[in-house]
Amino acid sequence: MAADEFTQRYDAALAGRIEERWQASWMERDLFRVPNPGDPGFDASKPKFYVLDMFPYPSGAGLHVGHPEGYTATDIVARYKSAKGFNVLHPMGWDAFGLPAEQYAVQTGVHPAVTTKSAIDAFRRQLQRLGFRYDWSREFGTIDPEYVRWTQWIWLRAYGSYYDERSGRARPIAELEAEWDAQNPSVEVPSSPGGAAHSSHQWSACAPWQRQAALDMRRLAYLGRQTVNWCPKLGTVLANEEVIDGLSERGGHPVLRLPLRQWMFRITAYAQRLLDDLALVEWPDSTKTMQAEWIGRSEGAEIHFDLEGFGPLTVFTTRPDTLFGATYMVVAPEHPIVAAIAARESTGAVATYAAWARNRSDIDRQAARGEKTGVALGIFAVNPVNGERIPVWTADYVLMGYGTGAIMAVPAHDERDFEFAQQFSLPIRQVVAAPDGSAWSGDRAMSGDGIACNSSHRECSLDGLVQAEAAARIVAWLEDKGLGRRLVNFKLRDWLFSRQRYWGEPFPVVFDETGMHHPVTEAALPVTLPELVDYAPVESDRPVPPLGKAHEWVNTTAGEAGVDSRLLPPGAKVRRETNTMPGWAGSCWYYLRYCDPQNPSRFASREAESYWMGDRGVDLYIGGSEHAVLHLLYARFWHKLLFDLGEVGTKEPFAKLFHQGMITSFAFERADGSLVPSTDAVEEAGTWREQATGATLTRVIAKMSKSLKNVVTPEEVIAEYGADTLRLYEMAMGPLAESKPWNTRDITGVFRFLQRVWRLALDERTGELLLARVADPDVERHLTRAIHKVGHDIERLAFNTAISALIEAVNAATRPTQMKDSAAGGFTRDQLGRFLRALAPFAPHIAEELWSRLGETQSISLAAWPEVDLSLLEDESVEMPVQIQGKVRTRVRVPALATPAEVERIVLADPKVLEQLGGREPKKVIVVPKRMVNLIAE
RNA sequence: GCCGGCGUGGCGGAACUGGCAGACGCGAUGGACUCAAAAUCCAUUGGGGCUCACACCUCGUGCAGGUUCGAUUCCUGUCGCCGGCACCA
Repeated sequence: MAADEFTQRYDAALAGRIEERWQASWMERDLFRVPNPGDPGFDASKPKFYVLDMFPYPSGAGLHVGHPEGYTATDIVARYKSAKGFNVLHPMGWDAFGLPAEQYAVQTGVHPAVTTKSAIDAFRRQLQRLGFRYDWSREFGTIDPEYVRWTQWIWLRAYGSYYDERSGRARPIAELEAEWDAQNPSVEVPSSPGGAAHSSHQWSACAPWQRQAALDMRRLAYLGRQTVNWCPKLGTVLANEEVIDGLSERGGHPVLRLPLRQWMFRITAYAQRLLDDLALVEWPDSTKTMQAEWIGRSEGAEIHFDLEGFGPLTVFTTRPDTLFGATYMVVAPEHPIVAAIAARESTGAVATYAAWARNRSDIDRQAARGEKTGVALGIFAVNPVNGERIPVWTADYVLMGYGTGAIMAVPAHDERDFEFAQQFSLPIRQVVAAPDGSAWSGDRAMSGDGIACNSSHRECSLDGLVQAEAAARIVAWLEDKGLGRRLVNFKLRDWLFSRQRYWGEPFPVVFDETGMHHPVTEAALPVTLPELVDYAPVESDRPVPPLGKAHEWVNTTAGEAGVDSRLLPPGAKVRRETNTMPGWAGSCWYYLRYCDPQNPSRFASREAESYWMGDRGVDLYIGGSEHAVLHLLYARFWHKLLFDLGEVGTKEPFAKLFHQGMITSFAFERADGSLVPSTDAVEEAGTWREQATGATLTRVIAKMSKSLKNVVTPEEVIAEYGADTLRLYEMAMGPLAESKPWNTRDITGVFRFLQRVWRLALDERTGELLLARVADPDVERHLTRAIHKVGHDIERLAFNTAISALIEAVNAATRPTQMKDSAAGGFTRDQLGRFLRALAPFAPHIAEELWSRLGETQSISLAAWPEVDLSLLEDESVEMPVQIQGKVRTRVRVPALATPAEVERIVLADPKVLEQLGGREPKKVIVVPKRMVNLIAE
């Protein structure tokens, strides 16, 4: 039999032809374009479904097989929901500002826009080859000027707002300014421009720069001071993990920790709402927990101690009940009091320690955790509750960024304080007794709950109270005396939003000659990046962002920059902000732009936004768990800000979130632990050997990486099997949420399944349809069950078991090779049509092809989901396992609708059961309808 | 250290709310078809035992206990792997 007889065999070449043809056809017919309310063709009677992928950063390396995993999952859901009668919004776009393109530009001088564009084109081509039903008419990149316009606009809205604690929401800062104009309050302002020291002034008596500073202290986007890791040699700010022992990880250059004026977001104002509203969303518990821990709410009290010679020193503590046990205090090395002491001491010990501690990176501090360092400041504080004088120390285990940067140390009941006290021989006083009354051993801190002891004086006694009661009583006493108050603290810090980079959104703000900042008007947006010849960082002791090199762009006039003439005369000289926004900016709101991506007058029309976002936001959002905290928290923050300002209608952006697992790959290790490229490993009789040497290898599971030579690309797989097989394999591998290893060998399973589907429908030699004339009841039952299960499984994102069900249906219908009579076995026309509609979300091309060969003229992606006759799901009788003494001994067939009593009667009459019972009387009979019977005998 | 998740055949995995462990796929073995091979189709495939018999017995979901008529599922302890956080007062 000649091979070319099988001209209609479903092989990689045919799959490829089918796929590319349908992809072109879908595109040509604009099949996946979804109209907005008001557009022609919009059907308002349908419910909406918004299913979103975390959009990719298009790198030059292109896609690997991990990328399409989540995209395939959302595509299946999108196709299914569409078939179920929803208006489905399923868009794709590009997170396109970022460091790799900038670094490439530094090396080659090629503008990042050029490399980014080609990377986007490659990504789009690769994604389109997988047949996703994205509405490509909604595509955009975060670098598009029209998108940047609205990113800058949102930033301006934050800049122009403050958080009103009384109403618990953001409001225009102009309202606060008007209020201050009317009431002329006393405000805290710096004594000199940019200075750190503050003093109180009447609002009306403030100079303009002081007014601006006072308002900056309330703005949601504000200019703040943040200590950064500046590397003069590299000319860049480094993340903590890029600094090792005070040197840059890259190059080993010295790194300075210095304070920098940077744009910040007052995300801390939203801490409580970001925490509370986690209850509104359907997200993985692990992700909610991570966000909650990141926000880090803790309840406690602030307590004012009197520092002899310096006035009050306020601390935050979660254990006010242990106040009587405070035997010393500690302030962070960066605390202002430390600098004051250092300035007047004679030995220099404090100054030396503070300088040493300041230049230790956060990472170094963490690495040396446990070994406590510190010096005594030589001054004393007075414990407000008992008037006791206790020494004040500075130590780097106290962090300036949390609470007030100062603590009261209670070594008996805090592990860190205990270690420190032991190291420096400071007194330790027990003020909490174990709940069971046992004595404290004193060899480690007792930090748990207990009964207060040694905690009383004339006015206030905590002795005998449990922690919560003791805390409440002491706080009440402190509040009464004006010595402290109840306080909730958060770990969450304000968000540093400036980057000393080129390839990011410019800030729409300029500085006048006095150093005051002024916003660019909305009409002048977007502020676009200037062209640069040289993108390299500037080597300097003082941070100079790359944009500083664009002198003409930076130094301009208020009119040129688009500043409102009521703020500055058009001819006034101004300097543009040279920092840019971080990569997060574009990803904070892209899901909103998809609702109405071409809108020239608003980020999205109110109508489109309220239709697609609905009551709860994006209906399904799928992406990696690596974004569990930052991206998702930042996006929620922007969304809440927009909600407060009346720009969006939902409290939360993403109703349901799901993280796909990572696709790993096998890697091969020699006995000495060195790695061998996967391509050089061969399997012989169950063991793996290196092809060249024959040495035994150990197979391990690892991330895909170039160095391990275990990267698999979609192209390779498509070339060998086609896109439908790739999609199907990725979904069949296992649960979407789990990480799972790519196993090239297993792909053949789903490929063979598609071949069987193909053969079931038509003759491989002639291409003629092969349809059963009458429906086999057994096949019908399998098919009905499969369709029912597939729908159910897609709803719960269990694609692997949905595919199993499809395979079972096909296996039930598959006719033996020899059976040439198409009347026996196989699907009828109607059955095949229903099967294809259930297959289409997973393998849309082959489903479309066979659908059209059935004579259908409309695309299968416009067809409705097949109805299921639920009565066929139930058999008339069911086989129930019978357990005797908890072990399955036999099975008995009973009518499906039999009552438990009837089942019991049938079972007890069964000869096999009687034999097993051996004459014993069942003491108890448990019948679980349709499940099983359990007989308990003596 | 703390928090979360996961441990099931040779391999990937299935088992809805505590009710027949191993669906489906890979691999393997045997068979049909073929001159032969590939492809395809059929059958078998957790370990052990027993048998003429796929009648049956027994062990088995990381390990050790517990709750229950019944546990992969719930509880306690423990080991291993993965992810996150990490001096946050």
